[in-house]
Amino acid sequence: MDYQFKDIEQKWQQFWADHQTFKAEDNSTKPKYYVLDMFPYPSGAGLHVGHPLGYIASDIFARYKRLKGFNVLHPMGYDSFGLPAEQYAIQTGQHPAITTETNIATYRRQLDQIGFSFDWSREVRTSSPDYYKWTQWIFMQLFNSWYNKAIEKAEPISVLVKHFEEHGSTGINAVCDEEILSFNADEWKAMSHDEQQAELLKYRLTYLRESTVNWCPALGTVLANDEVKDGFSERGGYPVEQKKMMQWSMRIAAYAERLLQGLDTIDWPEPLKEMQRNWIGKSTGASVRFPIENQESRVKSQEYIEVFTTRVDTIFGVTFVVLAPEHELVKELTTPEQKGAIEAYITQTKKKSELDRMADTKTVSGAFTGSYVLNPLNGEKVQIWIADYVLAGYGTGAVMAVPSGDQRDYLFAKHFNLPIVPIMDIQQIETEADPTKDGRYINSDFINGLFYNEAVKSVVAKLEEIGAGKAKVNFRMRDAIFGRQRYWGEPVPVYFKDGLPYLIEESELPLVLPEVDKYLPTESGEPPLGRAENWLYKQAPSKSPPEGETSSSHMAGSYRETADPVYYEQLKDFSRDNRNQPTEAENILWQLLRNEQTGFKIRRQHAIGQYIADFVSLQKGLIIELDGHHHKLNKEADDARTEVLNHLGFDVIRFINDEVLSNPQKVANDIKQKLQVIPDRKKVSPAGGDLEGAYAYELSTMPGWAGSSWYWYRYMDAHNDHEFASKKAVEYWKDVDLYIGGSEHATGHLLYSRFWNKFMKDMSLVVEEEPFKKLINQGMIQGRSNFVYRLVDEEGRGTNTFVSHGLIKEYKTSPLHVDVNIVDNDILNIQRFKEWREEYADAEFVLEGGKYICGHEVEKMSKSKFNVVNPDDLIARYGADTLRMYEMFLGPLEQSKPWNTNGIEGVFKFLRKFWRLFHNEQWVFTVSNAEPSKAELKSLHKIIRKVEEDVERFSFNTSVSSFMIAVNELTDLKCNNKSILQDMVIVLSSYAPHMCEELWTLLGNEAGTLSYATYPKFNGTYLIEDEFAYPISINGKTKMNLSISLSLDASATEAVVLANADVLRYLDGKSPKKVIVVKGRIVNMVV
RNA sequence: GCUCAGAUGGUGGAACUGGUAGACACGCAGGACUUAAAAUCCUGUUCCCGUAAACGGAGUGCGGGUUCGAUUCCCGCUCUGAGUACCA
Repeated sequence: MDYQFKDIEQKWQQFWADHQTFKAEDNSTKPKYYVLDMFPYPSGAGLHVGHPLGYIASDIFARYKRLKGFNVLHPMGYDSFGLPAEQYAIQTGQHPAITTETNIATYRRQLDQIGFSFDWSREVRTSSPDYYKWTQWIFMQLFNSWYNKAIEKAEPISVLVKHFEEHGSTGINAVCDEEILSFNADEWKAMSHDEQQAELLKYRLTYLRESTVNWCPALGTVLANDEVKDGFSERGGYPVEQKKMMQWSMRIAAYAERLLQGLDTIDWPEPLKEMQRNWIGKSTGASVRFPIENQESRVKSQEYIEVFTTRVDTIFGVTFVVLAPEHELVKELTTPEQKGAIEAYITQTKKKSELDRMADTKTVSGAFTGSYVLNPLNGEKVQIWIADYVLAGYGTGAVMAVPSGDQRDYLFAKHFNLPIVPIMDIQQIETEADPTKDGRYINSDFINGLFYNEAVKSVVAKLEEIGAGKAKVNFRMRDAIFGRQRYWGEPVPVYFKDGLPYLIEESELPLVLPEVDKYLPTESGEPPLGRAENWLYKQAPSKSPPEGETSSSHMAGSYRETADPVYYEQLKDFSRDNRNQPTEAENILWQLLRNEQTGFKIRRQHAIGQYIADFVSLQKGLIIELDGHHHKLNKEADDARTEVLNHLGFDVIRFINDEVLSNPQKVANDIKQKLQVIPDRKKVSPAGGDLEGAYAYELSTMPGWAGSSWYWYRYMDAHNDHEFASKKAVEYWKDVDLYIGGSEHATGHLLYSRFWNKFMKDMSLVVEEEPFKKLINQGMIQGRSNFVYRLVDEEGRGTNTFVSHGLIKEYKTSPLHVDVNIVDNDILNIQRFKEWREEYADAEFVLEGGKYICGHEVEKMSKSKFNVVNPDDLIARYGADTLRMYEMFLGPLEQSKPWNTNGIEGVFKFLRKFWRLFHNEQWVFTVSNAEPSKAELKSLHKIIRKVEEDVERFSFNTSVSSFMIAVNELTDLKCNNKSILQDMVIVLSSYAPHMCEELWTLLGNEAGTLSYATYPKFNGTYLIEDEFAYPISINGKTKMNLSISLSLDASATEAVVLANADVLRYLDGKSPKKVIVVKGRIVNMVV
């Protein structure tokens, strides 16, 4: 039979799913290999052709590693909390869980049809309570920890408490807030409980603090720095403003040094590491205190101004000090005479938006406070200025200005006529600052005549001696804000008592996201969770449940206890199917329930915890379920579900689909009656019980990066109810061996993940310091737009005539985007163009060579540019194997490139040609058992080695070319030798798995065994040549080729060359000055 | 501005430690099969000169260097893309 990719691909995808072919073993004697793709967010648009690029590469690698005898973990799941689903919910009122579910279904369908070898039994979703239970749990561990700088490691907070109890605050070297109390052990014990908790909060790795945040009013949330671009939100492009807010933060800065050092131990692309290094922004220097002159008279709060400098050696060149306008001492330092000028300057700075301030880096501006500081080393009096080139958020918000060495200081000094003192003998400062470190110091007191290294040492020593400063390392990286004022995220497992945060009990996890009526902030500006009814924490009567007994109050836990796990899974599957396809009965009934026809507001497809109820009245606490045939089989699951919902204070009534279909009005009336008789839902807390003495929960949810900061561990043990992953699983799988994804995660996900990983390592929860050993960035796939050129008439109006691209110079035209899906190799399908839009139905064309050629341009892939290519269409036309190979054939994985289907035919032809090797002229499967010829073995072993080399260095595009060469050779050899072809099938199977599985079984092998076959062993003896066609070159220019036996050594080869008649003709009588012979490579003669 | 990556035919790209530049594929041109088209197959295809072949010359962004020999190594520059931005 001819190559029927559709049947073949469907057949094998089904087979893999049915037989769980790619399920990784947890107990294996094989070495482990963990291949991971970056967690996708299931967006509504589904996959475009750029997404699978990385997945295909990792899949080829995973399949290859299986053939090489590894136990491969290659999982997939969804980072399913996030803004887009919530935005959609706000616009449509549909629960984000439903949107997310639908999107995931689309993703899954698209992923499946590309034939990936994912172990789907380990799928995770960050928005599932089973999963976020452990995200919340890790949050709790962070809350219960502090960072001990003495041992460069996080420790339980109990260690700190013990130290406080025994020694007070002395001897503690912690990463903590700036304002901490000093106390002895007795003073600590004398503190009230609240005072102690408030103090501990300053040490916890996750803590509350007032911070300036990027507040986006349009999105109603706080954005991370990397989600803001030029003062606008990256998603949606809404304006972002600075706002002070009480926020959960994570002390990632505690790990700055380890995050930096760790980069040297991992195999990541250099640009990516560089981005992280810049983001961490380590600078080594010194902090120096400049005493404020005459400070008794005005300044009381502080005696000095502290600055950070990386050039402490230039301290004798300081001629003024500059503070950020926001600096806390500005007010106190301003003299009455300068008050006007300073206030005017501050007002002017505030008015400038972030954007203006960035655009305008040329203008020099500032104001004099009227006060002075003294240079701590020579007592010189220098002026204190304020200027907006000094940033409040970096260092101490103050700089010592050295105009001779720093260009900004130089411009400032010139502009305000401040002194400029040279400090190096070789400094050239006539027109600009000279930051040189070479030369010897001048005008510099005790370091005069010294070189840089000596000078730094002796200045730091002197400063330490007089207590005016010390060597210091500064980081640019700030603590990460960990909270957003949104609905669709993990609830923070914290409640507030007397204004202080406390964790809920571990046994009460997961804290399930409550229902809200709208996904918007409350009228008083609180986050959407503020809308949740009775969203309050009631402490369990006994502080923690007895050993071995879990709280029965939370939904997922209780559900699993009341229901058999099998039913639990069935129910999950059922709700999944059901949600995607509302039944006819549901649709009919909805028409009778909507718009309060029953007298009560009914919601459709509303999420109650992790379940979606068909219909619900929140007021009455009544859930209406419609049961199809499915339920008859799963009555027990339904009962269990009812039990859980009852437990949550809901009544449940059920109808059978047939009842609704035969008499919908009766069903509606039954519902109406029921609603009238039952009382309004009694107020219960999500944790059960009444709400007497309950506390407010935290209302913000976790940010997008929470769930993705540890997910690779969940895949190791995805269904564990007792731990985030078992110790055994973590110790076996350890870390990710290969991680593939885009570089857009450089300073977000990849930094936070490393941070959580290091923390988890400190807590002995995991074993590796770095989570991702090897990382590869796949390049972006850009769009390739096509254009048609509309003829413009004399009045400048567009006509309905279109000019082919080659002729546009002769006409006046304007370009218009045209859908790339109706263009083939830049040739417009005129018929489909006319059908594309009504207005083009009568379009006329100026053709060249009978064809309409379109113009093209590389742009971002986007709907508005009509250049989005969906993998579905290509798979329908060529099949998944062709798509897989073509995406690889496009070029190096890491390189960005425009998508362009121009070459896809060639890949398809190649696969067909491969198929044909196994078939005769009549497409009947025929292979021979003859001994393979030397030439056949040579072709085979060339490709065996080539694919090994290419895959190991992630050069997938060159393998595809080599496959083509091999198949071309075997076709020329008319090869249909079984042993050769069988090995070819194994080698090709990671690239084109469906076709290879089919051929594998046709060759008589057991179905499904190909994935775990053994990669053929390379044998170099088949490649040994006895002759080589040497290129003979004269002065480096190749003139001819000459075949010479490889058994000859260099001098014998030279003799053969010099005796050759053609060579002599080229030499034209001259004798070569020198002859270079590289055996098996080249002969070069110098004349 | 700084940091990083990159630049090879009409197009995507190959050339791994310096050793025949343009593999493989697309496109294009010519041919075979066909009444015709599609599909398929065959041949050619870096550019320039020459009627064709042999042959000759130029050629990997630009300028220079090292070398018997440079797409590859070194120096300077141009352009493109990405990241970052008054970081003291």
